[in-house]
Amino acid sequence: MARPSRKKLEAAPSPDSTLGAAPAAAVPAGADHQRLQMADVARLAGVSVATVSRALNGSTEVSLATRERIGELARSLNYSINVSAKNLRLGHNRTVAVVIPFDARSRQHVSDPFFLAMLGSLADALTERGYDMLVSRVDAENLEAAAQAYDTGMAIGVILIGQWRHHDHLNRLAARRVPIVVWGAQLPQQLYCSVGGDNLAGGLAATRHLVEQGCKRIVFMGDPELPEVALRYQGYLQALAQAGLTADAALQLAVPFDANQARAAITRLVEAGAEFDAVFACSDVLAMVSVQTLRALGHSVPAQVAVVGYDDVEWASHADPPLTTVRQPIAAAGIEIVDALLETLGGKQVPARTLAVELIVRASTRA
Amino acid sequence: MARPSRKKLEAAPSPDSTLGAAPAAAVPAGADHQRLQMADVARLAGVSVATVSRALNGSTEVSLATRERIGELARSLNYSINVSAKNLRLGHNRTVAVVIPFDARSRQHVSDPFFLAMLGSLADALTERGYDMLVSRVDAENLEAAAQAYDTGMAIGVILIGQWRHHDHLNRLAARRVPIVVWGAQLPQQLYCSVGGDNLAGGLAATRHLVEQGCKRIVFMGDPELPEVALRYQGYLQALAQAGLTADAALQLAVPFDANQARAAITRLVEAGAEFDAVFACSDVLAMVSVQTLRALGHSVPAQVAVVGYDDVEWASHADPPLTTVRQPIAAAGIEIVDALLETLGGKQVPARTLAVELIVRASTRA
DNA sequence: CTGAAAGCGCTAACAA
DNA sequence: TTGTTAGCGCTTTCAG
Repeated sequence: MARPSRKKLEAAPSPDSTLGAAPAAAVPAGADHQRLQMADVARLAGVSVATVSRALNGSTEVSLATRERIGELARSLNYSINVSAKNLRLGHNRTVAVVIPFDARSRQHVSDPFFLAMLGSLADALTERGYDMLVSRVDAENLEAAAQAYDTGMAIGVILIGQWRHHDHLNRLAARRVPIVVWGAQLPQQLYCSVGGDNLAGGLAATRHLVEQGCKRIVFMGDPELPEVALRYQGYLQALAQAGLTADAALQLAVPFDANQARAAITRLVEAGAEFDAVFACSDVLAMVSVQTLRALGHSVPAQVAVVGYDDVEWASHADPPLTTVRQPIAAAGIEIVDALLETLGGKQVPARTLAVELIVRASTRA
Repeated sequence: MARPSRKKLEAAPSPDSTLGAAPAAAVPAGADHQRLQMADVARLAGVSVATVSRALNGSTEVSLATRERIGELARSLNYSINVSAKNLRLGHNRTVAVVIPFDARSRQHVSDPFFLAMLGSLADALTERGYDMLVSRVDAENLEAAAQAYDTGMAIGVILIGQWRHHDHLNRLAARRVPIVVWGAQLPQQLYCSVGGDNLAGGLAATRHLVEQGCKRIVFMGDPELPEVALRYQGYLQALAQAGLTADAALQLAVPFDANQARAAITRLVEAGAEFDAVFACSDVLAMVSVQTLRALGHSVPAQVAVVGYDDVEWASHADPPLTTVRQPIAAAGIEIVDALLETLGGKQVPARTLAVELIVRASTRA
């Protein structure tokens, strides 16, 4: 036997108890706090653990009478079954790992409202389906670490919020057969399942809307190194081309999802004397910072500069001005992601899904 | 023996394999995907599992040579130890449950930016200390359910974000000796450990600041049924009293943390012809909605009405106007909460902690 | 209908 | 230094 298991029930005086005059110091109480287990319930009920197990699992093999008796006893004792032991025995598990990449470089970490909203949405979807959610963070430069919870058997699958730059890491995980679903863009030669908004359509819709408002020199703000942003940028370019406008490289602001860098970039642009009449920002935070910075620099929004955001996070409609933005279907996304993961776990090869996005027009673009 | 364990290594033809012409349908592949285990590594290394266990745990009992050999073998096989089994054996566990109350009534759920930021902060603090974070949601009317993860042995302790109305539920949990730390106010006869901002000081500082700006009729917006809000309200009353002002019941807007209800309340107030020159809102979202609603109704902010928020969530400084607000130390809070829980687990009786808050003055109150 | 016993994947006495 | 073995808390086959 390994560690000193708590004494079962023989009332034989344990050697320790003979120490008598032990200091009255508070019992260490151990983290354990004498957790009740099935054997205790069994003893109290005068049956075997097997019977308790069956009763608690509602097996019809055990008579209704004892089943009820045991159920009530367990309840009155406040007993609940040890899930880890059960899982170990059963060889399964209902925990899903949700991983948030932490990017030291661009500093978009867990404080970004979109990511957090996504987390909430996933929590809802998983809870509803009876799964537990284990949340962790990994360095965005080393996404393979996302599989840790899976590798250690803690979780049966992984949901990654954002694919970042390392498509290849994700493919490697998929090649290793880690059940994984990624929120992000669908990329060529993708081995894993991704679920994401329609970024091309989003970029297109936002830019078209600005063009329709008469804007001709539209700033694009976002880091095109990220696949999702790159697609929005494609949409932006297409919309410009369709309108017969040419994209001016000076108006491409390759800023990450960071408020300070966005503010600096806009300020630089204005101070450089660039002319522009609209900003298409790749997140609502970036859009909001743009509005504020522009106003502080004496440009009126939307009269002189129209601003469109992305995501439609909760406060976008409460901002001043209420933000025109591309709504990502966050609640639906959580459900889609979880369902995709569940199918993956079922052994299926799940195709990538692209969710429709919707342009929500508000005051930030209405002159 | 219970379920058909995967065949070990005897190459004896299994009875199934004699079925020969079985349908070539894709193998179910099971969710299991033939996970590698310690016995496999042991066999491949030509040693016993005990040795592998010791080697992988860096025991000096095993010779450096074999330790390294086994380590490399394990790495090359991409083996990682099954944490659940290990925990079961060791009788411990490094998972902490973080519970977010879901309030169907006031609708402040996981989408509230403050709660989500808190979640991020806790993720940081827990990760840093080597703990895993299990996130779940419970009905705010039944906070006792928060202990589920603990009761089932999934988690060693519980962190609850927000105490809501049911102080008594929490006391009951503490009485049951569930290790729990709650983000919220310190209440009389509190059996559990709470960590929270200094709500009284926050309410005081915000209101004083408004008074100093010359405001005399200050709206208070928040649901005083929540202990934290009640304390802010006390601060508000004290500040008014100190300034020789009297609180007007008509200016107390008992709205929950919900944007729509806030908007409705402000609108009603204005339409009722109430006179006021400031709003002290109990969250930044409420403050932002107030600004927007007031402006839409033709009141200028801050010229006619000054607005103070609460929390200082990330975008508060990027709003237009940048929000004067009471900053809650979110990052520090995560650390304090986790440390308090860890001490509780250590068997200590941990006193409640109150964290200093700071008034951040920005343009929303500068005329 | 119920109990005895084996074993999920791992660790740690104890023995060699 | 290494292997043997018991057992963490549970489920389930098999025998009564």
